Amino acid sequence: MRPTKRDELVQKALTVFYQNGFHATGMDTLVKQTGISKTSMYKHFRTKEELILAALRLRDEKFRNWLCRRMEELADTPKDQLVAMFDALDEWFKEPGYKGCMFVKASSEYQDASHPIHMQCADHKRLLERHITGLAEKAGISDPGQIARRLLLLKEGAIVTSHLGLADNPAGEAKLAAIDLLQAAAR
Amino acid sequence: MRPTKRDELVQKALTVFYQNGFHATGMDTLVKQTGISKTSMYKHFRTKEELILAALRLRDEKFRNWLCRRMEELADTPKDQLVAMFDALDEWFKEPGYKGCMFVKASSEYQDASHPIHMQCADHKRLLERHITGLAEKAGISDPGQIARRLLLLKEGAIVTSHLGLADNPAGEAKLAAIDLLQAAAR
DNA sequence: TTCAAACTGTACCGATCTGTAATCTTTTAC
DNA sequence: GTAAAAGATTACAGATCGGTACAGTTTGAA
Repeated sequence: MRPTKRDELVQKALTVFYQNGFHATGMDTLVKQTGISKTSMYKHFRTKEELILAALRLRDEKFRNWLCRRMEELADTPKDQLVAMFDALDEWFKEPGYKGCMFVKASSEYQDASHPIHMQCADHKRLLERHITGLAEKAGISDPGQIARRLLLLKEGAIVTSHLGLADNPAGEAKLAAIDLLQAAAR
Repeated sequence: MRPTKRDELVQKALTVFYQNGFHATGMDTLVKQTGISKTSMYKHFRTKEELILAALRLRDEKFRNWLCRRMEELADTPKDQLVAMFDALDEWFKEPGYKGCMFVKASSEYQDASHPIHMQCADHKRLLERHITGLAEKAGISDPGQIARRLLLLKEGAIVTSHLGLADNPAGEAKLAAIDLLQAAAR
């Protein structure tokens, strides 16, 4: 059980898929970009789809970990952490090579709701919703599920908007809207 | 100037691209699904990309027309029309064959900001923002641009959320959030 | 009726797609 | 030191990709 080479493949494939898209990235491109032979790839994963699923699994883990940690670092109270989500998103949007949400893109290319890739994208979003709902509970908000879903609407909107380059500061605007929504929920 | 056959092609191609995706839809599939010969296609459009651009152009026109008209039908005052946008979205989400926003999907497959397809997707969103901002002006809101962008964040979030099947009623939840945001803006 | 434009069908091009086979080299474990 | 596992290389299969060539058919207007 030496997972290093396999993990290296998944990590590098993740980057290429994120930058290039899924259908647009062929296995030969992957060989070139990762330096890993096609034979090895197909020993670890029986199909391209399985490799994509593994890449999405890694992305889910890394992204959720990063976002949750960053929210904790940026604020102390649960309520402030909810607001700080948009500060974290702003940092993400400004990263070089930012290309939107990997799961939105994957579910755009594999649209059928019964497709494994589509389902895994939905899982990612659900796990995030659970965490945000938990924070809203700790913040003592009366309907934590509702405020969590509202904040996540703003989050998804900000991601799409920033990827399309439609606003100067979508994360900042979403943050101000989130503050207003939190205030409205407290009344 | 007989646009019938060409328009028929664009209309049918639009449907296939929307349901199947862009890279995933080959020209041979298009021949089968539209009943139009490949020769004719390539007489009207020099490349697949040009056909996609024409399909997106049609989609932009049809969708914006539909949404703006529906908002007017569903409410009388400009402010109520802004809220009614989410009722219209709800109708859209419930249509059979609903598969999310065509422009989000197109910009997900053609990610580069300088790509013509990506740029046309951004144009669509900008035209919509202009209209919503105009409505917010008519409603007498002090910062119409801000409220328009906030409502559109909710809209994009609701579209993504509904496509992924994450909530029972994303349009309804976005609508309630929009009402709170409008109230906060009036204070 | 005639003639040109528009359209169809079919066959094809070279490139690329996912995935496999066979052979050779490197790494790892005992 | 040696056997076995893992990886690299190359070539290739069969299908599909975007796009073209060419000959035949339908359509519409004068």
